[in-house]
Amino acid sequence: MATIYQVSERAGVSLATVSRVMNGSAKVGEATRNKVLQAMQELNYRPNSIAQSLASNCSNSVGMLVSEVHGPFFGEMMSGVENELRSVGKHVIIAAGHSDVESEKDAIEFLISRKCDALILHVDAVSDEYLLELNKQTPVVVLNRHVAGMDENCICLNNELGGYLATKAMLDLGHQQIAYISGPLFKLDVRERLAGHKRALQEAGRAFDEGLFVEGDFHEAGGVAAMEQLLKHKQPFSAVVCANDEMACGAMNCARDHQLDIPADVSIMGFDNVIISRYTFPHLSTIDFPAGEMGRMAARWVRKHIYQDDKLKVQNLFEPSLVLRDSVSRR
Amino acid sequence: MATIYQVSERAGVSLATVSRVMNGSAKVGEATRNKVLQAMQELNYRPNSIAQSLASNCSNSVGMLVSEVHGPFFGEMMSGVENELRSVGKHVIIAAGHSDVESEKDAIEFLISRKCDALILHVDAVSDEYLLELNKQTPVVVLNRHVAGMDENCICLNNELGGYLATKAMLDLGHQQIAYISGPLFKLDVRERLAGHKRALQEAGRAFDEGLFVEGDFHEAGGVAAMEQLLKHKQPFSAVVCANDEMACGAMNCARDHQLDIPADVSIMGFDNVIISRYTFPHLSTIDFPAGEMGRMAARWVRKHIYQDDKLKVQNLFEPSLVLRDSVSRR
DNA sequence: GCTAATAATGTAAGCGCTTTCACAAATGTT
DNA sequence: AACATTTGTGAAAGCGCTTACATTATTAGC
Repeated sequence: MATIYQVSERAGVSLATVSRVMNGSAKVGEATRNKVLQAMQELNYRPNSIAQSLASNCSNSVGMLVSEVHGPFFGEMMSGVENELRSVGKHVIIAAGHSDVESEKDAIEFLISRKCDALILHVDAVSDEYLLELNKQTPVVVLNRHVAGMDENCICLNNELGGYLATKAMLDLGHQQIAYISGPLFKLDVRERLAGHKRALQEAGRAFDEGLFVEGDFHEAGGVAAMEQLLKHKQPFSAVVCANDEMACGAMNCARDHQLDIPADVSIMGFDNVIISRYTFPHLSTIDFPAGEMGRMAARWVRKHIYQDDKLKVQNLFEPSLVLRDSVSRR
Repeated sequence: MATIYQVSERAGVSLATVSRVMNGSAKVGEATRNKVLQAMQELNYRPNSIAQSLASNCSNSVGMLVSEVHGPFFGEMMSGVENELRSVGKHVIIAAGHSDVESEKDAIEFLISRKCDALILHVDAVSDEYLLELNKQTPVVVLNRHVAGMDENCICLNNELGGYLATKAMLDLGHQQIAYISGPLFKLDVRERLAGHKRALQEAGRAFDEGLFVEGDFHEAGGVAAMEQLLKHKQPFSAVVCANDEMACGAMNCARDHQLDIPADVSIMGFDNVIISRYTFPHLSTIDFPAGEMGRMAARWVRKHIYQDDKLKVQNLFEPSLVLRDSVSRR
């Protein structure tokens, strides 16, 4: 592989000049530039980005940490990030945190030692304090989590609105008894979604009923268990709003096992609009979570603040939207 | 951030010695080692991996190119790769090729200029010749595609066996008329799966019937269209084997729209065992594609051949297996 | 035509490591 | 006790770039 030195030799100029035409960092005479360009061509020169990074103290790479590399949700996010960054010649290094404190910290250490110019994090185990501290050390953008004190660095979804829209949709369809299957309440977004649910009820003049509430685990089995519990309880309901699509699937399957027709007997709503929601039977109504867009925005944040692409605008808060499919009907 | 120089100073030793204790590349006296280790601790020293890469001419990174970063299939693969590599301190740079020749070549160029120590490719647009040529330039391992002449570098699934198992399962359940919805025939794996289907039919003494064959596009809509076509054709069948899960979903939905019960009226089989197959109704029977395992194996190939972890074994061919769920029944 | 400014290019010092080579000290050998 | 090994350590030359600074060539101003 040719080096800058060989190029400079062939073009009959100095190293610095070659570097200049590569980076456009200073004026270079037209004729000189052409000589250099041609020499590059002839030698099939490709800059060594490692050396560039060392010399310029900028690795041109950004680290991305997700809970799991698989899973439709993270896939969309990563896809958005990759797209946005590669278009400007930056690369993304991925790592998985597995929703575990040690593992997340480990991965972050790893990315830092890799000299990433910035970190895009989707984490739920580490504390806010840790993130604030980290942000002093290296630029961080946090996805789907609001950390007070670094508001500008957070790209969030209006989860409260999502919860509201889900329940509001059911109310609008005439449902009176609406059960709610929540995610693990230690998560902030879960509590926000629930708050939205409560607000919708309140606006409709209906009280929140503990008997129609179950805390689930975001997994299908948890959805089945939650539905089982609701059904056993014997408190009537005609609609179930779930805090994510997986649990909604579980709830649907459970309802069906109990000979209930969806949506005739019970309407079901998910949250996230992950790919599986389009493959369930009936197709799941849900709240769209623009994960790809948010990933893209996180990348844009990095472009703007780290790679000085000043004209870029970043949007910190995203709005969810209602996706009506076949799992709900008018009561 | 502390550098090796500061560590050496604090420990009262030379740069070389510090480097040695970091890499274990040569013997260092017990006392000296401890001094160095302590100095590192005190300074919270972290090696600059960029500098390491430049000096050692080894970037400790491997590039991974997938068709799309999202999608359950690639997610599993990437997850396997990430897991295996991070455990030994290497990192993975991802890029998407979007199944387009230019885009794939572009991404490969990108990864090469990033000085990846090896490339793990899941590509379907570039030619075999291109890959052979590429492999001379930089180490390559190809996932889910057999390229003659670089057999050792390919991690494949026995697609023929998968196709065979799918149809064999239907035959074993007593089905006589088995329709087949294929993927795009220009893809090698698609043809292999089809070959397996034909072998199963032949072994059972049944002729392959063009009237029960449709070429699909691997998407849900394609599955719907294909099923529509089969149904319109009026040629009777009691089972449909599909070349992937998405089309199987489409086929199920279409059948249902035609008032057919699954599996009572028609049994359906998918291929890949992607996550959605567990969420369909009824749960889809399918052929398991161990994508995660294969990704992990590709990473292991890299560990073995590039990072000289000689004792590692790599397995080039994986076997698919039958996953029976609710979408099939005895005829 | 002479100086002052400006533009274009070269020189060389790093960036933070690895690694070869040289050398001193400790150990073993007879 | 003299020498040959082995072991531990340091000095210094890179790796392929970027960039501050120095230098030369060109143009403008009067």
